[in-house]
Amino acid sequence: MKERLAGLLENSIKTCSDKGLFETGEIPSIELEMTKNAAHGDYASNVAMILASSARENPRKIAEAIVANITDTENILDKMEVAGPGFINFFIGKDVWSALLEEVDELCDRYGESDFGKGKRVQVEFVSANPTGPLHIGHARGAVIGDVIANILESTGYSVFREYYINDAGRQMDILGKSVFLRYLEILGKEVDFPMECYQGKYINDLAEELFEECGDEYLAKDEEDAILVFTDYAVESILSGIKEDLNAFGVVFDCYFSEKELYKDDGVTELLAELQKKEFVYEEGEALWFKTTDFGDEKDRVVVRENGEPTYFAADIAYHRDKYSRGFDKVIDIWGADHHGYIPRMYAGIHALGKEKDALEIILVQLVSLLRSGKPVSMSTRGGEFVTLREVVDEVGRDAARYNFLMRRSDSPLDFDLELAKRKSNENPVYYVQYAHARISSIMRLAHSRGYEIPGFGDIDLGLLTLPEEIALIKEVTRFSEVVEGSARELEPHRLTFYLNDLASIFHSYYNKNRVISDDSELSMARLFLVKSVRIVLKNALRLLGVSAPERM
RNA sequence: GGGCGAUUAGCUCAGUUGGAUAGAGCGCUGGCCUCCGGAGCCAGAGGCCCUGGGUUCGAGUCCCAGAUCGCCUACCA
Repeated sequence: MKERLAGLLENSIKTCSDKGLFETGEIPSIELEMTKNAAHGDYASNVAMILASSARENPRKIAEAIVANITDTENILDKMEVAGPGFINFFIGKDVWSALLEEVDELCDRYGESDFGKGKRVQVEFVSANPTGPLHIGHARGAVIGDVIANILESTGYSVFREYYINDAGRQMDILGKSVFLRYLEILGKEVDFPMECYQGKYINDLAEELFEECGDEYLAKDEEDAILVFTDYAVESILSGIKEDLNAFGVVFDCYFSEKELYKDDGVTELLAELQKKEFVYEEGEALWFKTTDFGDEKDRVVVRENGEPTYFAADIAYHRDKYSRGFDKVIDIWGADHHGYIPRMYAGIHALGKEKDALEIILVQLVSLLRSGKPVSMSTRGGEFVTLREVVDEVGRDAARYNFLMRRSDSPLDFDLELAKRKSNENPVYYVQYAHARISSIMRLAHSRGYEIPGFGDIDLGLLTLPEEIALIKEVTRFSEVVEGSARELEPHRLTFYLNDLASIFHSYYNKNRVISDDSELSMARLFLVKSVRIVLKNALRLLGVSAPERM
């Protein structure tokens, strides 16, 4: 609908310009919005006011000229008005709205999809938590946001690849192996001094226990360093498979888990350093190798190879992104915890050095989650190994409620997650409100069926019967869906969908309470059944994008 | 000290690229099933959009300064 009106406006502006009614430099991109106020019609455009400044002409006069030169070829307009300082208001014919439902019926499960992304290849990297312990609640938000962004991009015509970067190299891994090894020694009755820097969680003891059961005291006699290597590998593999299981239970599935260790093995880091050197982006100072990130807007230069000859994590990260691009992705999206925001400039410096444009990388920051129980904070300390895991949250509140709750705020806004609230099956919990609308429509369908109605298709109904203001409002909301999906794809903002779902469910519940769908009038019943069926399709499609189920009964 | 982000109803937050009378949920007050699912609906109260300047036809939105809060500020990962 929006595109159609934009087309009409554009043609009219061209006509006006040809007739010399006013000067147009560049024709601005046509801006249209759905109005908040019914008196302003269905859509409004401010294009005349935009043109006014360059044309040095009264905006109302321009608006009049544009309106006069619009040729409504498809006959979709009831009327047009010039209002206020120069808005052009469009009033769409009622039957035009209901005709839009044909597309919903036809496309059904695919309604809302588009080719907005034109097949561009996008990689979304998210979660990427170090395999040093199970995922906790903080990781869960990033997991859902990444997953849903990927879903949205997929449905808007991008080719999407989901990837998890495993930091399985470096000092942390040594500490992990050492932690398990020390606990293992404890099991064997040795007195050990367990340092603060080691991982304190109980899962470390469990891993040590498993190794003991399997190998007994075999590693007691072996060289400690060799033993730790074995323990590290065992721990990483075990923890990682736990992470994968937890993500799976949360509905998050990756196309690839990318290992940092492999990156080194395949000389990715070496090659990167060679490239930086060749392009002269690096210099030596104090035995270390520095990358001139300040050339690209960073506040200070960064070390890529330490004095001891080891590349930094940052070097590996650029090498990783280099690898991503070499795999042919047009665009790379990284989803990071907000505490990493200081890394953004240097990451952009990295991709600039690789010869990539700024828009080849998009970084989404996800703010921290505060876990609450009945309004009171749940204390968490990762160091002390005391935290609520993702698994525990999913087990306690359920996957649907957990996912939905993480999507109710913009990513960069902090979020309170209340376990009791998320569990509650009441109107305080928005996920049920939306799912309830779906279940309710399903229930209506069952009743209709039992009364002998076939569920109608677009061709089976008389559109002229859907004329109540609530019905038009419902149709408008339903047909807005694809614009919402496209908007959230463009801005990478999944929360738009939860807000949209809430609006749609609200309009539906209101309609339901005021009007009967199934009545004595079978023609009217058919028309309304078709309408609510359309609502159900959109609810279901939107929930699917969020990875939340659309139950038929609750 | 420097950098980044935030500040909108009692609380938690939306607010598309600058548009007409600033929204939602919760909470609060009062109503609504003889009837398709009351996990629902309707109505009401509640606002110096942090402050002060600026930009323009027009600012919650953009720019500058200040206040308050949060985060970042390692040859860590």
